[in-house]
Amino acid sequence: MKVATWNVNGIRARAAQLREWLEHERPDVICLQEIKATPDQVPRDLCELGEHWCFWHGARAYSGVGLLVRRELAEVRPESAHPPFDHDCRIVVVELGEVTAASVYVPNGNRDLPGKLRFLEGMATWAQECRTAGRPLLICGDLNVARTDADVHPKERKAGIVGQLPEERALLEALLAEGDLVDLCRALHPEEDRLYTWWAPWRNLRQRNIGWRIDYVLASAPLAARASSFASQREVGTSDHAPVVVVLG
DNA sequence: ATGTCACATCTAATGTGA
Repeated sequence: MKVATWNVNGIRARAAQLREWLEHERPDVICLQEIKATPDQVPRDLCELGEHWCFWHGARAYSGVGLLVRRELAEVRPESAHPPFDHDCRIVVVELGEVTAASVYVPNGNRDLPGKLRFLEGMATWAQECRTAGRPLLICGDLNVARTDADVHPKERKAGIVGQLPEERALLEALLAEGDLVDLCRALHPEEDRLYTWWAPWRNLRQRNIGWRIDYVLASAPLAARASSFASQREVGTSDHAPVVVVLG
C-alpha cells in the first residue's frame, strides 16, 4: 500500500500538478493539507477521480485538509470524523477497516502558540485513545514541528523560534509515545539528516535543500513493521512543501 | 531585518496567514 501526504498550499492553484502527480504516483491513500478551499471550491476533476473515496474538510481562505482512499481498500464509503480538538478544518479521520487514518494540519503557531500546543496535546490524547481501543493508527500531515535539530538544516537552526521549541518537541514525542507510533522517516533513515519536507520560499532555499522536516507519516507498530520505503520528493511541485510518499508492505 | 506565495476583498492594490 502506497501512502502519500502533501501540503499543497492551495489546491486550486496546484490542481494541475496535483492531478499529474496523482496519475504518476498512484497512491492508495492521499492526505492533503492547506487546501485553502471549501469542499465545493475543490476543482471538480479532483473530486471526480473515480478511483478514490474523497473526504474534504475545508475553510474558505486558509487551512483545510483532504483525504483520498482508493476504492479497492473499502467496498463502501468509509466513515469519517473530526476529533474534538479540531478547529479551522485541520483534521479528517477515516476508518479503513482495522486502521484509523488521519490527514492533519497542525497550526503553524506563530500567531497562537498556546493554541498550537493545545492541538498537539489533543492529538496525543486522541492517539492514546485509539491505542487503548486497539485501533492501529496512520497519521499523515504537516505537524509544523521539526522533531530534533537533525531535522533542520544547520543554517535554519535557531533556539527559541516556533517549530523548534522544546515544548513543541516534547509534545511531538508525547504523541509518538502515547500513541505508540513510529516516525517512518526516522525508522527507515535513522542517519539521514537532509530529508527535509519544507523550505522557506525565498533565496532558492529549496533548490539548495536548506529546509526543515515538518511533514510526517506516523504509524502504529504493526503498520510500521510493513514500511519499506520513504521519500520526500523535493523536485515535485511548487508548494513550499514536498510530497512525502511511503510504501507499506 | 529580510525574503515568497495563495487567496481574500470595495476587481485593483493591499491585507492575511503561513
